[in-house]
Amino acid sequence: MPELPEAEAARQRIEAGALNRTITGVFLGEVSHMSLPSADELAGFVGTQFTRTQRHGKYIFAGSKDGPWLHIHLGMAGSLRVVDTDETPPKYVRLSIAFEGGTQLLFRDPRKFGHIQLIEDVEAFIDGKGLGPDALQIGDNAFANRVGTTRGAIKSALLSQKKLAGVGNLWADEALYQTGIHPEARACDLPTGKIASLHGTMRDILGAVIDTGAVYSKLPEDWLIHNRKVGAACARCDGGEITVKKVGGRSSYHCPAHQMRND
DNA sequence: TTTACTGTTAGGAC
DNA sequence: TGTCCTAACAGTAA
Repeated sequence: MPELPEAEAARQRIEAGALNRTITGVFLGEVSHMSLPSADELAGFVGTQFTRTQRHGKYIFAGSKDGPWLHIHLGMAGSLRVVDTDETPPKYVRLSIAFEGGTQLLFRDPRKFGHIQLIEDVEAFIDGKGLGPDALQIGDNAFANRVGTTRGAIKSALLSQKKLAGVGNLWADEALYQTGIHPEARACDLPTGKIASLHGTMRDILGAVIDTGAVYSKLPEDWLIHNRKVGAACARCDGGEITVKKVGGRSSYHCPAHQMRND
């Protein structure tokens, strides 16, 4: 369920279990219709080590010291794990990278929306994609200028990776829910104080999810994530009921009782 | 059997 | 030119 916190948790797993270990083999699974490097290209990593990682928004990078970077995007359903080589692999593993010492990094992606690419330069890649600042790094002014000035729905602004990188449907809904803003509210009409508190809430949410390793059951009970279905009782106000509405083409779960519109 | 889904992107409308 | 919306991508689960 990959947005920024899931990507960051995955990056940390690479950092903890796959860094500075010699790569002994790279294996592709069933990858029809997927955008991945060829087996020959990936074979270039054998004998080398990943020595550093980076993340920008939902984009993960693992690099060898002087060689190319492996860029991984988890798509809609991808995940990364480090497991022992003798462990039975789960279904839908698209790429596995084996390391000296008996561990391997697995890229699992049932829906095949993820992709992997070899790149030379992370900054150039981010520029080329036109990604905005990382949602955890963006400053108050930049957030206000990029998100708070949008003429469309605030929900759509949060989802735009060009305005800020890393927020997806799930955590956009959570941030608006906890800040008390209706997903359809026009961003540029929101008071500056509301934009500032949205920024703070969003940062807190992303940080808290990362702290759990993106294990949702460890998140506080009054978060929307635990009541994300139509008709559920709102945990933040008396008598509120969760409803869903398409905003910018995405299902937007919210509580109309405490999430205010501004038009 | 039908429908929806947490992401990205190309193409079209305004 | 900029901004926004929709459809499409592939596979699974409800």
